[in-house]
Amino acid sequence: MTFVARRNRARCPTHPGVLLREDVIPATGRTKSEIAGLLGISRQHLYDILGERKPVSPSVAVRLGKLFGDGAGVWTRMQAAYDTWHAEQNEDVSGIPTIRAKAA
Amino acid sequence: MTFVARRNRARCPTHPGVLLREDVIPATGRTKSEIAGLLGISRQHLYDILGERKPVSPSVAVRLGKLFGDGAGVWTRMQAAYDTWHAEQNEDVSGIPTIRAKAA
DNA sequence: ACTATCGTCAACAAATAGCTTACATTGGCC
DNA sequence: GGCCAATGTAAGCTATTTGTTGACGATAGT
Repeated sequence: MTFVARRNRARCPTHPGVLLREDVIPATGRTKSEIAGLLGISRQHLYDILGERKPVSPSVAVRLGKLFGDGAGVWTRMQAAYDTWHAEQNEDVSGIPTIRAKAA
Repeated sequence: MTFVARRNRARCPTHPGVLLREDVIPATGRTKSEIAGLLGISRQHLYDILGERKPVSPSVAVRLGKLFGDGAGVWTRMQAAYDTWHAEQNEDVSGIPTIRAKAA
């Protein structure tokens, strides 16, 4: 028996909004309204992200990357993992076969 | 002088459609119309992806992952890299400062 | 009492994913 | 030549979704 590098995740990857809400923003000591202003997005939009109702779009990701000094990549990757997981849950791919490179 | 792990990419990351068009689909020996059918998406949609006009959405990523036996992750990551790079090119973040964790 | 922040809701604008239908072109194959 | 399948693109449409503004009540600080 061998261990395959499974990419089945039992649990949902955390939405980037959680990281922002729980860790990153508190660490700055700034108000959320102020953060929204610095990011150049509406206050409502930030709250939607923090509430995990809206995704971190590429546009927002680069803004977060600039504001917090890490790159956009962190935020992009978190969001991509989140999106992919949910797509895997919701999409019915049972009708799609797995094909191999052609024989000939 | 030290080398920082730069994430500045001079060149645009390749759109996943290119990989599909140049390598993956040819290796199967199937027609593109057939591939579209197997994926459960419209022929037009596949051509838009191959022509780099439409992105590989999470939904399409899991379909590709199933059809070709690799996971959705490959396609998701390629698309994310592509999207992020373009966002970095187009977004003006010059007005956004970089802040640090609070002093107090 | 006043003010700022908080968290949410509603309505709207803009962009986008994905579909159908249609068209012209190419390349077998009989 | 005639026929058919595959190719590549375009136009138009729908549904969804990102992001906005404006408003509302609640809470806390001064």
